[in-house]
Amino acid sequence: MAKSHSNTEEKIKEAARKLFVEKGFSNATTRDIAECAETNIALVNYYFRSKENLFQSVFQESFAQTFLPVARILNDDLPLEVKIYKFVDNITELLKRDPMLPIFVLSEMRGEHGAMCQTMQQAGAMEQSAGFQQQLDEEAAKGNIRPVDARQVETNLMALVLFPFLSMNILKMKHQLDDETFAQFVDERKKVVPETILAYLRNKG
Amino acid sequence: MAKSHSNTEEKIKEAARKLFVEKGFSNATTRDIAECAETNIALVNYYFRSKENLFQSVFQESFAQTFLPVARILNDDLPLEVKIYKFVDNITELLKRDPMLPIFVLSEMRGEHGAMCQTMQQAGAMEQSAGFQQQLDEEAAKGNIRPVDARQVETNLMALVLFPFLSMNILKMKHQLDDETFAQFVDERKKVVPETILAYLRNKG
DNA sequence: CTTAATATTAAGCAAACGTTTAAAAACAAA
DNA sequence: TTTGTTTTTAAACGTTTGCTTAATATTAAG
Repeated sequence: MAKSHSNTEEKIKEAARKLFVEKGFSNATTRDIAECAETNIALVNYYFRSKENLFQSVFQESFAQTFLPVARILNDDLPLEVKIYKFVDNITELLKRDPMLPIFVLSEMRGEHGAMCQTMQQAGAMEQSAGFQQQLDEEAAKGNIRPVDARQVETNLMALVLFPFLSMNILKMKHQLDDETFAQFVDERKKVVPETILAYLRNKG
Repeated sequence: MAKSHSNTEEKIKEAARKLFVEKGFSNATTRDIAECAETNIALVNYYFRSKENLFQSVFQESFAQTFLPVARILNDDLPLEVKIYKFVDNITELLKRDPMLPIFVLSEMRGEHGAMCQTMQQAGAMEQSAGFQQQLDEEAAKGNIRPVDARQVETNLMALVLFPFLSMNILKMKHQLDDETFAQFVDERKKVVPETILAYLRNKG
């Protein structure tokens, strides 16, 4: 028997990941992927049974390594302020390496029953935010912050961190940013975003 | 000469708008659009010369009527607090009517030179936020708020309002919301978002 | 009615799509 | 080498894509 993970199979996966994220599921063709992996079309369907199957394979794996670790930070056992700074910093650095990840995920989730739904659910990305809500309740009981809905705070955090990457092209156009100044803009938000979240929490009414 | 805007041409435009927003440019086929408009494929290319041309026509128009009016609110001559509440309220109501607009725009802007770039630029959506920056500077000089970068504040505002719609499907899954409770969640943000923005501005830290 | 412009239709084009086939090449174990 | 399995290739399959053609209706004016 040959080695279970041939070099070709891995090259196809990498090419698929790159092109799916870059152009979306339907705009990345099997021929694109084969060419990018320096093989031919038949091999894509030899190792993976279909384009759909390749898509699932690639991203179930890709997501367990990227989004999930940072998504869990909100349920970690850390002081509130530390947690928020860590969350923002970690996601920001992740996205600076992979800026098209957010627009890719949200694009594929379009149409109610997108291919990513199952993937995300079985990857455990849909955990309730009970732990985070409890921490916010405790802080509110201590009078450190106002009583808040954790879902709203969580939404705010994700929004403030992800949106600059989601709208990267528009931001670059509107404010005439190149890659360097965009990275600068995003780095500034490592302060702006936590301060925004904390200012809201500490503003007692 | 026949009337310049036949009923058929208008039906095609409406069908195209609906399907482009719903499924994106490349996932909405000419046959889809023709069927939805209750005509045939040839007529789509008779009135508009190509699918690309139809796309541009439809959305140049659609955007001048939706996004631009609310985008200009930030440059209106209004007190800061009033302006922010008005901005959030107007965009939120707009998006409750057209929830897929944000994900559509950002999806089509993927790939650096998406079809929307020219459209947005010639629609004037790329105006600099000089007026808003000046207002923030004046308020800071008066000591009402801290000195801030208007681009960051603008980004925060857009992020907090648009993101719930961008991630609508994920939010619904994660928190088990139906259409009604999602609308409720979004309505709560008409208070949460302005309070978040203002808490940051007024926090002189 | 005649005529010419406009609107609509059914049919078909070439190209690109995801996928399959059948044969060749490479490889490992006997 | 022989045998059997795995990997790779070139070619083609049937569909769907955006778009065009050529013929037919419809309309309005002279």
